[in-house]
Amino acid sequence: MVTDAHQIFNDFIKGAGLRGTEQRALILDTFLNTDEHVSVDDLFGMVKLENKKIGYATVHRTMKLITESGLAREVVFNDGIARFEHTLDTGHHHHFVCKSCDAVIEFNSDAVDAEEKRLAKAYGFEVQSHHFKIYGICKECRRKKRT
Amino acid sequence: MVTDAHQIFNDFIKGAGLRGTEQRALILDTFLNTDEHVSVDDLFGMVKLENKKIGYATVHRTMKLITESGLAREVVFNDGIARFEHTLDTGHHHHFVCKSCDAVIEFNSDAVDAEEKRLAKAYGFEVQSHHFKIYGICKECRRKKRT
DNA sequence: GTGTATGCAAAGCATTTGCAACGAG
DNA sequence: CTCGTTGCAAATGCTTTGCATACAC
Repeated sequence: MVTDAHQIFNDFIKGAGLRGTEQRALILDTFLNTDEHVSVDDLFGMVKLENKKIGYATVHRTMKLITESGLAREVVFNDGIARFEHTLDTGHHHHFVCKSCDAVIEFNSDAVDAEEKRLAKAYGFEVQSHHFKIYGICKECRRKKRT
Repeated sequence: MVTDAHQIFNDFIKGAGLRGTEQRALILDTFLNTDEHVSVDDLFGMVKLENKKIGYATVHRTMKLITESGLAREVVFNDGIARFEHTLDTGHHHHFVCKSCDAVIEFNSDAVDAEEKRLAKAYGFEVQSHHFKIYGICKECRRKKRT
């Protein structure tokens, strides 16, 4: 079974009684071609290169749909701007955010995941999602500072 | 040595060449009397009970100062509203946020802290702060749901 | 007195919504 | 044809700023 992202999205759209449109396809494609954590604004800029008439609200609403379909996850860093990241092929992961250069470094940690499970059990909490962000100065910036 | 919060704040204010005022004292007192994670709006409401003439902007600006003085830490949950929590007597800690009742449960985890140190070392990252938030359904709400 | 702080109102921003025109099914 | 979608513009909600007045030092 091929679980292509487009297929997942289309299934979600149809399942919800919604309609497939050119704009939604374009926005999904654009999002799928990103690597970084993109904001609605970023995507809006990219999408406009292909379709100058598309509106900001459409991008915003479509990203909400993509998130609901399970293809994206919303992340908010300290600047308060919502960004989206892929969920496919990128299991649970966390973020280092460099306060100097704004770089975002993703990392995985079985230890954190295991500890989360332990804690959830201890507190009787049902986990739906989590965000672990570490803010600081990255290797590169520390090197630059030293010189 | 008594490290009273008021003293810390006053030292910070003086050190920065700023001035002590009635409003700042009132806002600090109000904040110190809170337990929960309070937003500027929450504090504004509480402070107005004591001083009806105080402005929202003053509360906002003062909370920024209190944060800078090291007495408070800013936390942002998924609703995008900035909230403040105490830093004194409350070492590093993390949050469970219940999506059903909005309760925030704080917890500590040596395992997470240790893992963070390990990761920082591995990535050459200098940690300044971190936010670990787990979203889900709390014990109480799970019980209610079942009935 | 001098320069910071306050309170008010207005500006900023990202996000969200209303609505008439449009287009998928 | 019917109803969801789009694009525009306006509204929202929190945060931030400008400025004249008030006040700490």
